Amino acid sequence: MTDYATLLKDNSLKATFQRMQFLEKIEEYGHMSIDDIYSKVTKMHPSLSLATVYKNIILMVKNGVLVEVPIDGKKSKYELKKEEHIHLICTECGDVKDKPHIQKTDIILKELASLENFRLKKQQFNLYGICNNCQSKEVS
Amino acid sequence: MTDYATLLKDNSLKATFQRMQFLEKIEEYGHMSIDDIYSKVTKMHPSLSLATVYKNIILMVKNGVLVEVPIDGKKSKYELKKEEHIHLICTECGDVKDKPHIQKTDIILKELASLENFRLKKQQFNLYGICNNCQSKEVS
DNA sequence: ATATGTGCAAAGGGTTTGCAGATAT
DNA sequence: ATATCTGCAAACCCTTTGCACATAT
Repeated sequence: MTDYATLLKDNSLKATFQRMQFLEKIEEYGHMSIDDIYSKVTKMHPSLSLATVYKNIILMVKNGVLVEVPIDGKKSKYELKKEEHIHLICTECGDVKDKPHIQKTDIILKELASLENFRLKKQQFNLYGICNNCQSKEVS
Repeated sequence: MTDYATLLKDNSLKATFQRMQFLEKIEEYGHMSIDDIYSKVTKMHPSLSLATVYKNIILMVKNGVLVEVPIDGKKSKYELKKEEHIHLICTECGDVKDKPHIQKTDIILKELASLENFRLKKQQFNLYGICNNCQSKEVS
């Protein structure tokens, strides 16, 4: 995906410079918080307002362009909407890594939702722990 | 579990009246936000301070008595620490329901973590959707 | 007896809002 | 041409902090 303008228009949003910058950075880094986005985009575009980041991230989540990744005790991060997957969240550095989703689990969960008459909209699989990189930095 | 005093002491916390009230309400309702806890406990104990709720919930999470359940676009809820399970989160009414964890998935995830040399500390399985109760309230 | 915890009120900081000017369609 | 968007600054909370008094061990 590189055509952010089409992505936005397909989701009833105007293709503004700011929005395309946000999407570009989010795709580049994978998962970003509001502050991450602001500090990266503001380098290229110093007049950017934090309020614009807030308004647009919320809007793009609502319109299905982005997905929120809430994280224990920290601020949410955001990613481009894509197929279901698992997050490995490092509690030391905050890094989030995607891994493929488990097919069998997906089937079981859909059955579970169906049994409960729960109209399933979104799955969230998060594994919290310490990433390889942070483990090697530990003092022993 | 009913002996909150022991639970607290086992986790290096003094057994105060307020903490035991918080735990009692959380066990009764299953999952509560800071505000939920404040509004319930304040009925029995009107002089309770919101600051006390904040301080203690954060402390009890840190000491392993409670677990945070972050929820998309809303405030986190908290539950008593217990064995791994799945959350069904209703995006309409905010209700959270527990379901048993999937054993096979657990094994696959532990292998995945091991392959990545990821030191796994906590799993989080959340299903977002509309609960049976809210579906029946929908206007057609 | 002493370390901790509680309540209060103030400070702090993140998020939202309203509006005038700018931009996309 | 017009609906929508952006940036700014102020308003609005939610959350945290410091401190004096109270409580648990």
